[in-house]
Amino acid sequence: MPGIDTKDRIVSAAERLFAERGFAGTSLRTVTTKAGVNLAAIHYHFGTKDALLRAVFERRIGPLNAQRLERLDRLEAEGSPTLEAVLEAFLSPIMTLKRDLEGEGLVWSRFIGRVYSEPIEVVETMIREQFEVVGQRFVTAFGRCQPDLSELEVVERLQFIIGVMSHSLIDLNRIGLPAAQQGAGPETLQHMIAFLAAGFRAPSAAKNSHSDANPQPNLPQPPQARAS
Amino acid sequence: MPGIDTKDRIVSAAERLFAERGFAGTSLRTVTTKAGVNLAAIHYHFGTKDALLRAVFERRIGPLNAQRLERLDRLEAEGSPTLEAVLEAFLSPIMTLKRDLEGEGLVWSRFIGRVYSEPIEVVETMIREQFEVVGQRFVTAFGRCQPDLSELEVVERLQFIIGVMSHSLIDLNRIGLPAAQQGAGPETLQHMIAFLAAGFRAPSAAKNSHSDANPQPNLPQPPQARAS
DNA sequence: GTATGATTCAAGCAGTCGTCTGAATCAGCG
DNA sequence: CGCTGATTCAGACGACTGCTTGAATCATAC
Repeated sequence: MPGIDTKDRIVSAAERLFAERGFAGTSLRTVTTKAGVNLAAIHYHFGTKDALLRAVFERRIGPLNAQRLERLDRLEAEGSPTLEAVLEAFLSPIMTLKRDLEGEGLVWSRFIGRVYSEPIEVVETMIREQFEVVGQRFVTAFGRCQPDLSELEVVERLQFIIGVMSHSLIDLNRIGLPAAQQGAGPETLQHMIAFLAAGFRAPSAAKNSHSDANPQPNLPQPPQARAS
Repeated sequence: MPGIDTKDRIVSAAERLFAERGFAGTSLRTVTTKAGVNLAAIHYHFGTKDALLRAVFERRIGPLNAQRLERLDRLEAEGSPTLEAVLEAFLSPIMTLKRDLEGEGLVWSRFIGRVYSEPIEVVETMIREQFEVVGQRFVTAFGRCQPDLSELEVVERLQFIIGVMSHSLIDLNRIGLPAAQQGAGPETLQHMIAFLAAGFRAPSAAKNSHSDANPQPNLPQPPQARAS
């Protein structure tokens, strides 16, 4: 049965190439060459390049989000979880995946970090779909950890968390500084959690209406929006 | 003299299109169409597509980093600055640019957030070059605010900061949640600073060697990697 | 005026893109 | 054996890619 792993070989090759060169920068020919299959096999099994992207995305995102929810379920069953625990439930699955599978997880996580910021319509809808599953759950979980925050603030801070996460997934050691690479080791996750938990615990800006430590307390004019 | 603003029109059109569709996803023909110039004008003025990308990048990154350094200089002249002040010196210029220029700043910041994660060699070198200018300065500045951190930890946390920054620059309201868009208003910057300052002040993980608040102190088995 | 250097133009280069087609190959079943 | 349905194959389709060319156009200097 040659057909079975053909599909998987294509997806794996595409995953790696998308991670390295991005989606638009990868041609189907390089995918089929790397996978050792015929060009038409892609369209036979997937139909279109966008559909292949979707297949690459969905191969791992489903189990990953399931793992996130399972962890959150278990935590909430045991009582009201700590902020660190919720963060760990959110981040640990994807960071663990990153260093599993003999590099394949690393490849996928890079792929995710990459496409996460690519302006492809399919990606937009995919991420939106997937986030509907876990997003609201984690927003309420995070909100319960810090009840003085409005839901809007919780969402905003969750965006900060996602920013740190997705940036660390790409893990380009861009900065020319020594040892700037974000290791895939478990301590990186712990550092991330410590950093993000402390950040999340920052007092709500809504309460003490003005900031307390920065030079310009309020910018005088709302930067001329209309009718200048 | 038609030639003068032809160059600028090309750069502006490219900036907008790269921001919307990414670099690889944008053809020179769409750039020239949008700019209303001839196709050959790009190669006459810039030589190559990569060079155009570099021009788009450099048109604003220079003044931006200069502004960052100027703010930092002024802060350090006044004494040892607070963490919030250093964060503001680092983030404020780019976040301010984001809402200036009647949308052009927004476009550029999206462009930056976009290319920041694109695997283009030119981008890699450009960012590395630019970061050499400001990177070390801010690493030491941040380090002085939190002297118990090793330089490696400072760099790691600076990566977290960059993650939040670049993610907020793309500002796709990806999450299907209401009001998930990260406004360009000045309060977003204040929220970011508050969040990141609190995160940066988290105690060094090197001191209290194990984490103190998460369920699994050490992962028992490296989840079966090989020889299943 | 003519000459000059800088810019713009239409047209085309070779190459690659995603997608499609029709024939070849395969395993399993009668 | 022949038949069937699934899969793979080489090859090609038109469209698009970045890039180049040589002629046309422009403002300016002589």
